[in-house]
Amino acid sequence: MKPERIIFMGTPIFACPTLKMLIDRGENVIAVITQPDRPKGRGQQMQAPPVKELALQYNIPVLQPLKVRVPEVIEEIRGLNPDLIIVAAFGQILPKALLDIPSKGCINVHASLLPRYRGAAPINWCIINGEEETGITTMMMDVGLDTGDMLIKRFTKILPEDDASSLHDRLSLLGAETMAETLDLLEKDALKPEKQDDSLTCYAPMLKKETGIIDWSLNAAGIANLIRGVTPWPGAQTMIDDKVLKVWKAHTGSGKGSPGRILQAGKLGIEVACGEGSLIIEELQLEGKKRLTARDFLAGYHIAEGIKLGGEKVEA
RNA sequence: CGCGGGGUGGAGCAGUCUGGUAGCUCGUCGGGCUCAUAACCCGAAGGUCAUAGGUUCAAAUCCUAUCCCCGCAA
Repeated sequence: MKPERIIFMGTPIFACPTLKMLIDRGENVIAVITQPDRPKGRGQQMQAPPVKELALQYNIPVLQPLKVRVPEVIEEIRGLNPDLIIVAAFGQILPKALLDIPSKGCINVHASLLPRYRGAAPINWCIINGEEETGITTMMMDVGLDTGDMLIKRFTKILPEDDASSLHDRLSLLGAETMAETLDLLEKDALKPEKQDDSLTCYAPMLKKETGIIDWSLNAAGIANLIRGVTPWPGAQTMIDDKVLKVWKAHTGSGKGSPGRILQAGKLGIEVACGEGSLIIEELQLEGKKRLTARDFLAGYHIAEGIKLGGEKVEA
């Protein structure tokens, strides 16, 4: 049976392709629920979530409750009488009272191969941990955090040149496709929910600023993965001459030295010694400055002989 | 009005406090060296110093306003 009344819940850009997919296939999206507008960026300008902007373009009613779990909000949603709720990176936990409202349940699109990488930042942690493959899982939501029964999985390779941004974009589109397939099956009553094996799970918590701080005593490959996994946000950072230096792009090298020491700096990049091997920085950004290639950076910044990166200063 | 840094030849920067000849590392172009080169040597071109006013004999530099970029914070 085709669901008659669908509510979509989602917030960031990741969720937009899925909502667009629903619109394009002509589903009856009766409302979109997203996070409130928040002051963002320099100057604290109020900014609407991307999903809200998309919904407004198609004249879909938008709800922006501060907390979706309060009784008034739940009653309001019940009043809309949805038979299916589709959730993509909404950003709040849905209580049982809400999950029970739609007759066909709540289906979530999650950016990992469950049961691996439950949580808020699966895309980043897959890269940081050096996984070679990830994907999308759709699931019937339950009260746990990404613990619901799995519906469909789709895979994608993590390429050596991927960072969190490129992988995010790819998974965002794959998520929409996977959700479309899930709906196709739902309409044919052909979904086969599969329990997750909790013993295989791991958790992908929201990234913090500190996650991006480079520990030069680790091995070069691990640092390279960290940089890819935290780019573009929160960004990998270290210190140079007591200033914050963000590392945008780097690859591993075979140099040796005391961790953090700059081994050489030339047109090809800035080579830094790690606990094991070395890292060659290709693109970087000094605090208050623009993102630059190593070559441009070196044109204007003179690196003293034998200095080390890293150090005490840490942004709060 | 959240905090802070910045706009100087094509790129990245210094010079601004203490007004007085436009500087550095590159890139580009020409020439040289070399079996050869992304290497080296010699030379050249290229800048309304973000914009608009103001102060001054004189402003990249001091004052006022505006635009744009970036870091933090979210």
